[in-house]
Amino acid sequence: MAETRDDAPLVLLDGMSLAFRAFFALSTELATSDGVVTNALHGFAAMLHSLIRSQRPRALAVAFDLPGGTFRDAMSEDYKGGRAQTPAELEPQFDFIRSLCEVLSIPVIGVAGYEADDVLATLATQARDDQQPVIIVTGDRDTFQLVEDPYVRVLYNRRGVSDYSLYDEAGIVERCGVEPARYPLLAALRGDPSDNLPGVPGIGEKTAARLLSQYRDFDVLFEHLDELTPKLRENLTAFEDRARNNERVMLLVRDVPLSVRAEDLTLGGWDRQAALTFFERFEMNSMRGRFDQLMTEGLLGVSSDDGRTREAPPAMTLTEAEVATVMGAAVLTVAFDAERVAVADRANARWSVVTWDAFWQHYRAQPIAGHDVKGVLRRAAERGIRTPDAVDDGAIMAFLIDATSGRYGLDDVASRFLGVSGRPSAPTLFTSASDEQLRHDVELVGRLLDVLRAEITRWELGYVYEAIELPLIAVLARMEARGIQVDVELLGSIAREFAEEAARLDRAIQEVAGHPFKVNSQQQLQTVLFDELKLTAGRKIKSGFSTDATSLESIVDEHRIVPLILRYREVEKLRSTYGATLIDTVAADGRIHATFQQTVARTGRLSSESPNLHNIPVRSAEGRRLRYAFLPSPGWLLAVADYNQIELRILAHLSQDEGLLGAFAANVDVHRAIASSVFGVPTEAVSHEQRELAKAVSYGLAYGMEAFGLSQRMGVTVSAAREVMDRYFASFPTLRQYMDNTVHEIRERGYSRTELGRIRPFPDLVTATGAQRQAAERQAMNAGIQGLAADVFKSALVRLDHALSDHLTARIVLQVHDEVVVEAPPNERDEVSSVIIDALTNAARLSVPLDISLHWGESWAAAKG
DNA sequence: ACTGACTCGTAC
DNA sequence: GACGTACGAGTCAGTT
Repeated sequence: MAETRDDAPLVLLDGMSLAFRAFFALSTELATSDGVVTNALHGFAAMLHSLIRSQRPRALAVAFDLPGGTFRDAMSEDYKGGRAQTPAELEPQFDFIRSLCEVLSIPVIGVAGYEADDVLATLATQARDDQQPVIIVTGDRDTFQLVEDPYVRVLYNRRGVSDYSLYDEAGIVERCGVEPARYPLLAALRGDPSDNLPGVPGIGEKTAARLLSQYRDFDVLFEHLDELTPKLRENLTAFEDRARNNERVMLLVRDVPLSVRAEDLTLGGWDRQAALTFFERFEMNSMRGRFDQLMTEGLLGVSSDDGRTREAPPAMTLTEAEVATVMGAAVLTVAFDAERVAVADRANARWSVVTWDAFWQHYRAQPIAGHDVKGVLRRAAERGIRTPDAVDDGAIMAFLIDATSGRYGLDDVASRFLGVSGRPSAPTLFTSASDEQLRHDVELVGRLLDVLRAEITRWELGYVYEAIELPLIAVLARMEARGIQVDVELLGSIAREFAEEAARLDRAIQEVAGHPFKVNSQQQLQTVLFDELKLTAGRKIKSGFSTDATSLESIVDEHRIVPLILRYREVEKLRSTYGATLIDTVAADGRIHATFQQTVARTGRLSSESPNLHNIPVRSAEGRRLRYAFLPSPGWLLAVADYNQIELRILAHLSQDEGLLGAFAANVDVHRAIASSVFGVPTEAVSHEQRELAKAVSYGLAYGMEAFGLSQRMGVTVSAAREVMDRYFASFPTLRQYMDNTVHEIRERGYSRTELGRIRPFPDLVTATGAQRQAAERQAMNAGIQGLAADVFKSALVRLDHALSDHLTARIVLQVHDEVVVEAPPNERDEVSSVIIDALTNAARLSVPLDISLHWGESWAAAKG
């Protein structure tokens, strides 16, 4: 909550003039997707936001003109008459701006018969009388007359939405040549084009200022006309009435009858949901976030919610004993942000909001339920607390129910399953929320878990949820907390080499091209290769022609620049993704603690982020060097275990194709055995090429690869590839049947289901056509295979973690889809080996054996077999 | 300055 | 159009 400072100003906005400024500053192409122009609204919101940020007002108010005339109409025939009519696209936006103010609980004040400026003058005068600071924000100079040290200043919008000058008295004098109180005289003489107020002919800004500095006011001036040049004297004489009338018009009214007084203006009382909905309605996503932040930080005062429920006892005043009672529950339901955690018992009968410190002080390693609880378990692990398995996780349940939705935040899931539009972005471990919100959330989480549990049962997801995903949460939390040791020095020296070579190649490429350009820019590279050097363009992409490695390889002999670029790409990839950026992820303890996401990959695989440890290079020797920098804890060793051909084995298991099953039954070279069947030659007569082709088809099968893809991959003609695939399917006839049946079943049912029960919706199999439909068919084909592999591997992780924890100090430090890395002290080596083999082998019972490779080493690279 | 689309490349 | 699942770097255009 922002402190209320004595010197925090009352900020008064001239809604009318700022709306015009915003309108002309921004393009009318700024509109919602259904075509409602919102440029002025955007601009006004941006102004408002930056004002609140920079001025931290005590209170805000916006003055607007009301329709209908004002008292000035009678005084000046053409007053404001020359103004171009309000643009049609601006007119409706006045109401939008009013609504914006309304949802933020910023008073909009307009009084019939007066102008917005008069309202500003009245409020500013009241504040001045109370010796309170005021800032008037406007794009109209009329309010210059209100400036009065030290209380009243004007923040004048010069142009655009962010170009302002803040004027005090000296500032006005400097700008206009006259002090604020006499500004109306100045404007009266020179006239005011924006009000369509003609001045005295021959008198402009400069002359008006000079006259006023010489003669105090109009009375003095008109008494001394004889001292002036003849022309000036003549004009002033002729237009004295106009000047004096102008002065009255320009003079703002400081006692407009208002329903509020300046001192009563305060911030706050908004409804966050209404405000966020407003921004959503106008598709102002960025503004939505910014104002959300303002509300969170208290810069807009407190919400109406907070006001309503303030009588509830503040959480932190709960006595130690009360906290202990809540924290003593058998199962803790939690909702949390960066600073605090709301805790409730499972029935939501008792709850409390405590700091994380207090939480850990009282936590007795109870099982936890909540929404995305891995972070909590990870924190526990970081403190050396071994938590039991999570008992419920709403995010994971929602993911299991629909792995394709992509959004599993508390608000997303609550709105999907409870129809509750809760706070649009729920707090996380890295953001802040109020006690109120946390209390609300923990109650919401509790209700949500009940609903989701029922859905889990309804969709028969109980096994995959309880036997795999729930226990996995704590396993991943422990892995993340432990992290993996890194040799930062080594990583640094490798990164430097990459950077140096990349820089050399970059220079060389530009030299060969004959001019400087960004080699990293696909667009610019296209121009160089295909326009300037006239090389053969290959595959079309959205913006011209592809420059990917495949395309470049086909023209590698056309020009010496091509191999340079290929090499540059390779090294630049290593530099940018795996060089300094990877080093930046090393924590203070010398280890990398990635986050493993359980609710991302729609097949059920895990994903790794910050950093992604799932794509550390291994295939090229050069990239593999990085893996020498991934180490065990000092004095320990690393074991790397991975499943051999797990997806192909799963395909054999699922299809029950006798030939495929047979290939795995004998513990031999699987690809050779398959090639032998495909090409009809004895195993010992299989050529290298035949083995490679068979292997490529085997791997491609799970992805729904076709002849074209195989031909591309293997560098053979499409017809040759087709023949290989035909032979393959002829050798394993049940396989084709299985694949066709699978897609058919998924289409009928609407979703795929792995053998362990994981589901994934496939609406596109019915609705889509053409390429999109074919893509859906490949995905459907892949879902059961990759999904089951993921299920099996996750089960293995859980088994392994539990088996190791039992009586060994060895711990899992990393997993990569079908590979697990364990660190262990040397004396545990043999036992760990057998525990790993046992856990992975027995993770599932398939029709073919699961085959595991295991190697030990001093680094990830050295242990890789 | 930030955001999202696009392209590219790495892993399994 | 053509091989599934990810994460992330860099460029660029559009928005603020």
